[in-house]
Amino acid sequence: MNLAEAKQQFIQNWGVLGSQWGINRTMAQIHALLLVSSEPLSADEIMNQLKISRGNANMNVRDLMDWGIVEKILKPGERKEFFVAEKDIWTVAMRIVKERKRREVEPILNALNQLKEVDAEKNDREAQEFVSVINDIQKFANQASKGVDGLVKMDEHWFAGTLLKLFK
Amino acid sequence: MNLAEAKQQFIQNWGVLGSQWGINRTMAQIHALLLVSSEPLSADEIMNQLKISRGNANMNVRDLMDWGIVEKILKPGERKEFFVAEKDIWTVAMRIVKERKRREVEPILNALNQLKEVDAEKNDREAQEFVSVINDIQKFANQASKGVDGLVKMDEHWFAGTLLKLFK
DNA sequence: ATTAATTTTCAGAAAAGATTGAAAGTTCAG
DNA sequence: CTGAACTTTCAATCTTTTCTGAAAATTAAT
Repeated sequence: MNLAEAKQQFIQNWGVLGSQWGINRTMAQIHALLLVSSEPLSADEIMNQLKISRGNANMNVRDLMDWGIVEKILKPGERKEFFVAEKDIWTVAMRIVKERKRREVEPILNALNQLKEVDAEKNDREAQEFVSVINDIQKFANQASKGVDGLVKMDEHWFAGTLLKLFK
Repeated sequence: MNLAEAKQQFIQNWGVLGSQWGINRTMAQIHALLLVSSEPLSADEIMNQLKISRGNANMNVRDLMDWGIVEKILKPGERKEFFVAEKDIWTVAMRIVKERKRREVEPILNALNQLKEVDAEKNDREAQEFVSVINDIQKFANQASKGVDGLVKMDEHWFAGTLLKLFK
């Protein structure tokens, strides 16, 4: 297998994985493409390589930047914008987990809080069971949340540590 | 807010969360409905409460059983089948994570193995960088995988106590 | 200030994914 | 066996999500 084929396969696989986890296939593919590109790519290069429209490329690249895993590079003397992906997989994973938590999980957990104010007789078994399920979910989510925050913090410390060493 | 309203809201929220994470909205809603139902429900009850067709109810309940988080109950003397959800949230979470790993993540990681056989000169920087990205992803995935396997083996309460302390 | 290069937006088109409902299949009591 | 009760399947349809492409906006060089 040659390099071009291998990259192509990687991009396809990454797209499948993304869409199974609720991430738009094209966004995952652009991310994969940038991950395996040693040079920054322009919008045109992304469009050509993935055979997608300019609008699609533009919107998904913007989303990837919002996720904090792709950044814009300006080359001196060039009018075009170029893009690179964060290559450290641990950092990528932490940013994704952190963002999904913030955007998708937290709002729903907040909404659950209100549901505990369901009015019920103290001896209403149905109502008590309901509140208990909601409580368990929140308890679990809070634990998981702290776990994630812990991992993210570990990552930041590690990163800070390494940077310090680099300049020592 | 009364109990019926609260349940309805919970079901809607759970559906939204599911669809954001690549799980069919209706499947998540059925799961939510069973979670907050103190009695086992029949297909007809699920259809009525969620206003969905028999076929839809049937297929999604089957999927939930494949995930190992819902089970079929037979009541003596009743012809109908009834369904209940696993109520322990920790168990639910572990089953979901385990299944998604098995079904979605592992196949793709296996596919990545082949990509490392890309033929390249030893001094081909592009190819080396590519193999290095694939390697990093696999290394990361293997660590995460071991982490998940470890969690799955843990006892719920032990986890609750320890993880909280670890990241406080 | 004009023009050319480039990026952004978004309404409509296309594709993907979910749902229905009726027919086929199964099960079991009588 | 037969038929009523119930479950399963799947082609057709509907819904949601994603993508396109051309127009509008922005940017920067002359």
